[in-house]
Amino acid sequence: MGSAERKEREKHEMREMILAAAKKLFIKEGFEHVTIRRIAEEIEYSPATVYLYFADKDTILCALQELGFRDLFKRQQVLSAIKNPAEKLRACGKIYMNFAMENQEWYDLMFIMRAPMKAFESPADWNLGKDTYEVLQSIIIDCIDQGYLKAKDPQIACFSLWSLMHGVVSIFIRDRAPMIPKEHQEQVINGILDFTMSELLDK
Amino acid sequence: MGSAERKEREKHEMREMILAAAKKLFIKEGFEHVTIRRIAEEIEYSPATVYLYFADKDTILCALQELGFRDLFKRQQVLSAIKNPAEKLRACGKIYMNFAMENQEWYDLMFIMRAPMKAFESPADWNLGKDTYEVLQSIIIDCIDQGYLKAKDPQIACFSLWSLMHGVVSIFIRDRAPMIPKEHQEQVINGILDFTMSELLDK
DNA sequence: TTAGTTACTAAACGTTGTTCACAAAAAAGA
DNA sequence: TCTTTTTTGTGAACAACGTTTAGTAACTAA
Repeated sequence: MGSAERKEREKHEMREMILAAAKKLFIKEGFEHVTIRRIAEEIEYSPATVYLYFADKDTILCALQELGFRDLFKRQQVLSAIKNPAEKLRACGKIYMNFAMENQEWYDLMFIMRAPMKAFESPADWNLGKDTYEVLQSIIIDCIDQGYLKAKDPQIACFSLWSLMHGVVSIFIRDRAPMIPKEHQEQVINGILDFTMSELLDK
Repeated sequence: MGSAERKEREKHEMREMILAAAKKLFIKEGFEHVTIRRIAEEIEYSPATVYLYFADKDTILCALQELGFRDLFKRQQVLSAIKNPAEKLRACGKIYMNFAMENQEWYDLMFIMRAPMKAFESPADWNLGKDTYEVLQSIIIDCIDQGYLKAKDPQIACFSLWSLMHGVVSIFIRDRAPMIPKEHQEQVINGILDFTMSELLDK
């Protein structure tokens, strides 16, 4: 009877193996090489076995997405060392866009790709992104409270700034800015941060 | 010998047929139903025939993309009736985001999807998007010249505003904003326009 | 009429994600 | 211990996809 919990442990370990294989393929060979067959090959089981532990491919991608959110959230932690809300806001934007440009495929998976979202049953499963979003949210509220930002609606301000950052990096990642050569992308990102901060903030 | 030009005309007509079929499928059944096999079925030829007129699927999608850019550019024409640059800027943003939200799959094809970009040989083939981008560009220059906007670099200002608009709609289109229910999306878009205009413009 | 070019297609290739009938192994019950 | 049941894993297949190739049919030119 006590074997029930061992079974569950083994099941969990197998799931971890599959995710580890998927992650390895994702990092080493890129998204398009993350196929059920390659994952199966990697863990030395048959493709059909994968389906005993995950409903479908999207569910696996969804789990990978979670790892990305954890990484991003981790990077945001350094923000707590910055006291000035305006500086903090700038640093937050910088961290976000750096993450995106340094891990373009992860960012793509997290914020652009269709696939992993199909696995989202309800908006309740948003705990991942929620944490990272709330970091920005609280910074903006601080900015408003301390008079750096004169926005009426903090929610709109927050969503606007997120949209701006997402817009920039997703245009680059999906190659929609031929007017900006690759080697200038980073300085454009800095230029946009400067522009936003100087146009937006009062002090 | 005079049949040479007839041949070419027939070749052109066939290409048009294929594009028309692709467009029809795209509009009526959505992107994922635009397959070479379905296109072939639609024009009553075999799949292999399609490859006599187009190098690959991406080239076809690229041509569809062009139609989208034409539509967007056409919508922008009403802007010439607006004289005040600030009003014009707002209207431009509204037109852009309305286009995106009303034709989500077209917008996706134009600005998000990976596929059609692979067919772009060189950044020189950007004439399509260039026209629509220059509309925004000239409005912003007018805003700066007439003192509505105090940006140092118009290029950065232009790219920032495009990024903002693209960011908003692409977050919605790719379902990354579970904190905003679908029925609120339009008012958020208006809120962002208000926020941007009031924070950015001086008069 | 014949030789040569062009237009077209059936069939196949190599991929996907996914399912299912079945075998092997492990666990539970007698 | 022997038998029954449940779990765990797989080979083979299905239905799609984009694409290629070998070969046929039709038109063109001499």
